[in-house]
Amino acid sequence: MKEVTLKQIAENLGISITTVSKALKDYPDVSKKTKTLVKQEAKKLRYKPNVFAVNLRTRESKTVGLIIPEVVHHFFSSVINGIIEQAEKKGYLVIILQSNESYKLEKKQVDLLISKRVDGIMISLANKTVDISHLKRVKELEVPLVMFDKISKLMDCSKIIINDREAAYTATKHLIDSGCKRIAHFRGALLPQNSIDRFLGYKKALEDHGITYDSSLVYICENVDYEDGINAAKKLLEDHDDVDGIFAITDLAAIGAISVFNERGIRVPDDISIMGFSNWFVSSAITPSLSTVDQPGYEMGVKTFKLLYKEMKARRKNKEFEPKTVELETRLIKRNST
Amino acid sequence: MKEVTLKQIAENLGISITTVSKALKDYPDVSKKTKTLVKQEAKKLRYKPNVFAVNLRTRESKTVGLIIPEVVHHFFSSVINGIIEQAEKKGYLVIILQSNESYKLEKKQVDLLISKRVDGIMISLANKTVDISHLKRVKELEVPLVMFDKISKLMDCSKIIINDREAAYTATKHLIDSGCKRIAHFRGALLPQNSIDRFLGYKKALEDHGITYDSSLVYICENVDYEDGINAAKKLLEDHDDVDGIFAITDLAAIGAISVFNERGIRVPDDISIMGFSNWFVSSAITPSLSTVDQPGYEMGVKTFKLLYKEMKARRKNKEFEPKTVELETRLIKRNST
DNA sequence: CTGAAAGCGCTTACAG
DNA sequence: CTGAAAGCGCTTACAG
Repeated sequence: MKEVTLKQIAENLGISITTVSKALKDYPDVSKKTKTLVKQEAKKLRYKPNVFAVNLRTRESKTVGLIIPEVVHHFFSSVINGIIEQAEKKGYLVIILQSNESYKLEKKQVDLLISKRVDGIMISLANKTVDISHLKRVKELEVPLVMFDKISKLMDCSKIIINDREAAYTATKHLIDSGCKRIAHFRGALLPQNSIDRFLGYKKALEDHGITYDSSLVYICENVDYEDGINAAKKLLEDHDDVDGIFAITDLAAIGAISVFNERGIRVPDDISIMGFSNWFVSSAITPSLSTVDQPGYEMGVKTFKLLYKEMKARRKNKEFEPKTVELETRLIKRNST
Repeated sequence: MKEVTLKQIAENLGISITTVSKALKDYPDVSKKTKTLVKQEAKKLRYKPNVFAVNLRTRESKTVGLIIPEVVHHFFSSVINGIIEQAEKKGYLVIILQSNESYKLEKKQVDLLISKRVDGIMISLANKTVDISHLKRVKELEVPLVMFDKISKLMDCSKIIINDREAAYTATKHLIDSGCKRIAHFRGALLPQNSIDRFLGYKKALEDHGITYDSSLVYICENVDYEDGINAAKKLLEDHDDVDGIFAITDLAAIGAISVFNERGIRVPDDISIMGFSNWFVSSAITPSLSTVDQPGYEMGVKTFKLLYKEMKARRKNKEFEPKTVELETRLIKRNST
C-alpha cells in the first residue's frame, strides 16, 4: 500500500505542498475554500502525517518515558494506570521500562529513553540505586523529569510523594492505641528513602508513647514481598514470644506474616495485631482482612504526569520551570487484623 | 546544550558527513585509520544519532505497541514482563496501551499505534470487542501483528494461546474426581473466546462424566473480578443449596467466592470445593489456598514478542510470513480448596 | 492568499 | 577509499 503524503494531496489538487500543509493545520492565511478542499482530499485518501518527519522537524516525539522498579506490582500498576490515562488525554504515548530494582539497568533505561528523545521522563527509583549521576545527566540535557514515590532527596527536580514517615507513625500509633506493647517492624532494604522514612515513623511513634525502641524487633524484608513476610514472621516467632503487634512495610509482607500465623494457629488480632501498608485490594479479601495505610497509586500517577506536562510545556516555550514537590494524603484503614 | 551531529564531527575532522556516517556504521569501504579517528571524536563529543532522522530515513521506529485490557492485573503484568524483557534484548521499546475492556478505546489505540508508526503490534482483545475491522486494517497496512490470550478466531495472524477448553475440562474433571456432583460455573462475559472456551470445557467435562448440565448453575461474571465472585457466590447461595463444587473462570472470582463462604461459615472444601484459573500468587496465600490452573503469563509474553520479531524481520526483508499459532501448556495445581 | 526554498539530521546510490 | 548529492516527509520564514 502506497503511503499518502502531503505531496500526493498537493499533486491531486494541483496546488503546492506548502499550502496543503498549512491548510491542514488551519493556518489563518489560507482561504476557506482551499482548506475545505484540502481537508476533503486528505480524508478521502486517509492521509496520516508521517510522525517521523514531524518529529524531526518539531524536535518533539510526543512520547514520554516511565521507569519503575516492577510492573507486576499492584501499587505501580495503579500508578501506570493514572499516568497512561493522563498522557493519552494530552496526546502523549508512554514508554514503560522496568529496572527490576537494579541500578545498572536503571541507568541503561535512562540512556535508552534519552536516545529515543522522549519529551520527558518519570521515574521511581530502584531499591539498589546508589547514586543519581544518571538523573543529573537528564537534567543537563534539559529533559523534563519527575520522580515519584521512590525518590532521592538529593535530586533537584519535581517530586510526587506521600509522607511516609507520618503515615508510618499513624500506623504504629494505631497498633499502640489498640493495646499493643511489643511491636515489631518488618522494614524494607536500607537504601530506599521510603523504607527509611517508614522505619523512622515507626520508631518515633514508639518513643512518643513511652515504648522503648528495641532494634532486635526490626526485621529486614529485602524485597518487601510475600516470601519476605513469611520468612520474617517465622524468624520473629523463633526470636520473640512476647510480640503482640507488627507493622509491616507492605501489605504483601503483612499477608505473608498472616499466612504463617494462620497456619500455626496463632490468632490475629487476638494474639498478635498486624498492620500493612498500601491498601492493595487483596488486603480486604484475606482472612482476617488487613488493616493498612491507603497509598493513592492512581492519584500519584495522575499528578506525576500532570506535573511533567507542565514542565514540558515550559520547556517548549523556553520558560524557566521551578521544580515542585507534591505530597499526597494517605489514610489509615482499620480492618480485622488489628 | 548544543546537539552533536554528524556534521559537527565532520567539521572537526575536516572530512565529509558521508564518511563520518559510514565510519560509525563500520562500512567496509572506509579506511581503518578514518574509522578510528571518527569513532574517537564521536565518543569525545558523546555523539548520539538523532533517532528522529534515523527513523525518517530507515522507515523504522524500533518501537512496538502492546494493547491489553488492563495493566492492573496479575496475568497481564506477567505478560508485559516477558514482552518487555525480550523486546529490550532486541533493541525494541514497548509502548503499552490499555483498552479498559472497551471496544471503542481499543480501536483508538490501534490507530494511535499506527500513526506512531510502530514496527509491530501485540494485542489481547477487550471483552467488549465485537468486530475486528480495526485489526484488518493493521494487516492491510502490513504492520506485523500478534494476538495473545484473548484472541479472535476470525483474524488471520499469529496467535499465542493456551488451550482454554482443555484446561477448563481438566479443572472441572478435578472437581468431579474429588467427589463433586453438583458443580456450578462462574463464567466470563459472553463474547470473549476464552470465556466461551472455558465454559465449553466445563460443560464437556460434566457430560463426559454422567453429570447433567444445568444452565441455572452457570453465573456470569462480567468483569471476572473479586467483586463479581462475591456477587455470584451470594446469588448461588440463594438459588441452590445443593451445590458442592464451583469452577470459577479466574482466581479473582474464586477468591471472592471463598471470602463469602468464609464469612458465612461454609467450609471449603468440606461443604463446597472451589477451583480457580490463572495461578495468581495470591491463590497460595489465602485460606484455604486455592486450587487452580497455572496460566503461563511470562512465557506467553516471551513467545509473543519472539513471534512478532520474526514477522518484523520478514517484513523488513520483504519476505512472506506465514502466521503461526502457538499453544502453551497449562498445569493443574491442587491446593486446599478442593 | 499562494508557493518556492531551505532545512531538520541522517543514509546510501553513485561517481571519481 | 572519499565525498557530492539526492532524498526521507514535513514545517515555516520569506517573497510575491
